[in-house]
Amino acid sequence: MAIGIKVSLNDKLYIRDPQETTLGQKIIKQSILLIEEIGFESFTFRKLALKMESTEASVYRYFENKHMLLLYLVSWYWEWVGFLIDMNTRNIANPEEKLKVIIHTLIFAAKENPSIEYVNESVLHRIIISEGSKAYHIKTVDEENKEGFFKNYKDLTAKVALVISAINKDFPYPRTLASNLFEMANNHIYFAQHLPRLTDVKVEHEDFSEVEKMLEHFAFKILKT
Amino acid sequence: MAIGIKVSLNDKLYIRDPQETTLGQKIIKQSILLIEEIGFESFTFRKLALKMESTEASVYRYFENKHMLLLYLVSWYWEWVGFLIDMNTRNIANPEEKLKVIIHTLIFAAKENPSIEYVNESVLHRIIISEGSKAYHIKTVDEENKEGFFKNYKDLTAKVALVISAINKDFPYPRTLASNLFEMANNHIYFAQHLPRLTDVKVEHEDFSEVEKMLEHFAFKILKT
DNA sequence: TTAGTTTAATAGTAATACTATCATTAATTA
DNA sequence: TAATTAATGATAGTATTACTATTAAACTAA
Repeated sequence: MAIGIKVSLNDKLYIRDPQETTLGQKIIKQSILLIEEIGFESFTFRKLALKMESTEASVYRYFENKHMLLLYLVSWYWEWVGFLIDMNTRNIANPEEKLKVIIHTLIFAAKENPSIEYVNESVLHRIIISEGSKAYHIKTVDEENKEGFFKNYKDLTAKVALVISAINKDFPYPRTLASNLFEMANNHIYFAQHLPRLTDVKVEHEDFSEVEKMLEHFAFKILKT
Repeated sequence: MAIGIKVSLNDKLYIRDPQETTLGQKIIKQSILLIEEIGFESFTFRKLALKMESTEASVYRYFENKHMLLLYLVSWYWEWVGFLIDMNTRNIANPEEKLKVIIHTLIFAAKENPSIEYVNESVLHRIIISEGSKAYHIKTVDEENKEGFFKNYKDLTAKVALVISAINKDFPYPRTLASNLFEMANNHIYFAQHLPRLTDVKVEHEDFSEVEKMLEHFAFKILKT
């Protein structure tokens, strides 16, 4: 990822690279807003085109279908979080400290300085929370995995798993804990906002600090030797 | 839940109670098979009717739409797991032992003696694993929550949270841990089968014992005083 | 036996998920 | 500068989806 310029993503995610043209950037920008507004199920390329003042056919020149667009957004998000984690943990030697920064970044990614004009990171974060898991809960997951569509997420998991193993080299489930931290981060924000009886944390006015505290508690308790 | 007879579910989930008629039971039975076969996105009432040798209109007399049918199946599943947990933990006083049985039940629910002829619990389990989270990741989650559509899941979480608190009364996140155990159980079976780099457990030929071991490790490590 | 209920059969509509064609405009190159 | 190519817009069209409505047949309960 070259900041301010271009996030590098699997080029099979799209038909034409949306980052390279004004129309492509408009598709990214407006689809984020529209998915957040009406939800992924109701979202269609026709409605997107209408909102963008373009045409359905033009959108189809960039993405095969709305599922590929979601995959693109999800990949973009995790690539960006990975980039932020690299930035924020640079020069931190202590792995405990590193994991804390990772958790903080995970939760507050959307509040970091926005890097790219046509991506509203804060809204994108909300989409990842509520629609993100639909990207891989699909019948074609195996073929898509073979194409490398989930590479960003898996690489990020591996990266965090390394830090976890550095904290406790005998811990038998580093990847499990890593991916679980990602899932919990998003799930418990969602639960706090919509199904509060499924969690103990509170989220008010986009204040996720209780979620951060909870994740730290879980992670460090589990890694205690 | 009265075994062999009828699972009691929120009656707003359906238009007509599918458990009460042969056609209704056929809808449940065949929809489980068809969703597993083609995935929830491709599943339509038309295809279901075709498979059942009935008509689209008849299916619509039982369920408003396919989302409500999924909600019904998910509720049925969690109600059934809750019932099994009650059965299996009866007469166990020790809360640690209880939690172990809960974890075991969670993972191996589908292997228990099937209770109802028209529900293939094993296939239903696979649907819950791959499609279950779509039941609550929807734009209308708040209204549906108000209608009580997620009550089974929330009640089950509360039930397990009680056991967790009995093990360690100072643990600040009993509900979080409970719901996380449910989510992890399903997620890591799915990961092991489709995205193995996101987990450390292996699942081969429907043998979930590594997942069980992993959940026990997580739960008891976290609850250690 | 008849009245009421349930299902099947059929038809129809608006929206979705695309694909195709062609004209216009913008950008590139000869 | 003209010629070529590429990107977009405009329009149209198709198969499928997600329903709703109507009527007739079958079955069921009083």
